[in-house]
Amino acid sequence: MHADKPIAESTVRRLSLYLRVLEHAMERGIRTISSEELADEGGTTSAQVRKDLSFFGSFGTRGRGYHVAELVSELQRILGLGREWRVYIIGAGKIGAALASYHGFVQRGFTVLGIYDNDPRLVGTIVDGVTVRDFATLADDARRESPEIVVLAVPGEVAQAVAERVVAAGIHAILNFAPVPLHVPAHITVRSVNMALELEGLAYAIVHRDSVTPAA
Amino acid sequence: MHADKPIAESTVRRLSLYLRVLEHAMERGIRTISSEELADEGGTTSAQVRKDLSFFGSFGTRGRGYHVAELVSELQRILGLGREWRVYIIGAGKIGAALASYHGFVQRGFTVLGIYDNDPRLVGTIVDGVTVRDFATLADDARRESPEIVVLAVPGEVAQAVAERVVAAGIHAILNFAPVPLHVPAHITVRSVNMALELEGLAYAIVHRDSVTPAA
DNA sequence: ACATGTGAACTGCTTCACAGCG
DNA sequence: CGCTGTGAAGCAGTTCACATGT
Repeated sequence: MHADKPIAESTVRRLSLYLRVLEHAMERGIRTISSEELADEGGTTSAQVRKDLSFFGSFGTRGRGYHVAELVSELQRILGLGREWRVYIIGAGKIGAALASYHGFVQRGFTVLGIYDNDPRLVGTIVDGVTVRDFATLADDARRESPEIVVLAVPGEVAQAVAERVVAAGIHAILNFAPVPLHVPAHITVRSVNMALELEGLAYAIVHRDSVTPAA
Repeated sequence: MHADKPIAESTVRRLSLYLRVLEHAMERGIRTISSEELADEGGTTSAQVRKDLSFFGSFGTRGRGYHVAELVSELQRILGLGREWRVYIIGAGKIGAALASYHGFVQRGFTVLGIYDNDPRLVGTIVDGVTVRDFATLADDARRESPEIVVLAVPGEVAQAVAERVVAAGIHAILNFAPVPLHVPAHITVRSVNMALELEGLAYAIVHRDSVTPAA
């Protein structure tokens, strides 16, 4: 039944979404929820919810549904959200600064230890309580603080070069906001958020109305 | 062969990526490119590139590859990037402001006509050359300016309510940065960017090292 | 009676492999 | 001879449907 076998990225994404819905339900005092209700809120189907959860165990009660608080803590455990994650943000521009103060990050246990930039005018300034550090000190700082994750918020032209410095500094996970695909060794995990690309997807959908396969 | 038949969202995403790679190649004076080279740069396979393009026509020359400039203009046409797209940004917080000045948007023909907020202290201020408008005027403004796309950069708690106002204002495409799935009528196109969710995906990948199906 | 958990069927994206053409 | 374009095969993710448990 449950397993540590390869789980689809889409499944993990939905688990995060379920967690959010469940936390919201918990705040409103709801104690029990069915796969049907969870699916409606999360924009998927009940069968999908049950299948997603079944990869990790059986958390429900037949005839009754899921106990909200219990499922919340199971999902937190599965997603690795019980602990603190140390994060560096690279790039103190508009996007980097916005991310530094993004509430959704802090809330989930992601602590921003430092923001890096190579612009001497920015180094030393304080962005949302975090001092901007000189990018040149990245490797040294990383040796000392061993962050698990880097958020890349730099221009596309330098993203690949910066990513290589990050990998060289011994960091194994990158959340990439630059609009280019990163080329990294296989043991490095990269997830990319490409905002321009999503906008272009909308443009395509508008132009080709009712010829795209839908998605949330 | 080519068709206006339903194209997978993943395909459209890759087309945007190919376009970016091709533009970069063009800047460097490269006139011809093979599906193999395009794939390497774009983080996919040559067969995938050829298949993606084949849905829309045959743009290459056997034995030679693709003419870069020609393929660029074909992709621009396919993606609907030949024209101007009128965009409203809703939410003048950190993320909304960062998006307003995001170069990647302007570059592709996305013009930000207005930024909306309901905080009276922000209304009237200027963010990157665009005046912050009162959210209450959205419907009136939309009737006059008929924007095609709205970028939602508001807190999750109000995202659904705001989305409904947007739909009521007659706008049919939403790029959602709020961390909740939006519930909208079927004829409205929504694409979501959920940054917290991507970070959580990284956390999961780290915890379960070598048990996730990889992706770029 | 009701809702979960899951093998089996299905759908659709990706990869293969090669014929076709320059 | 090289590289595209594309049916066919393979594979992964989703949906179905029902046996199982409360």
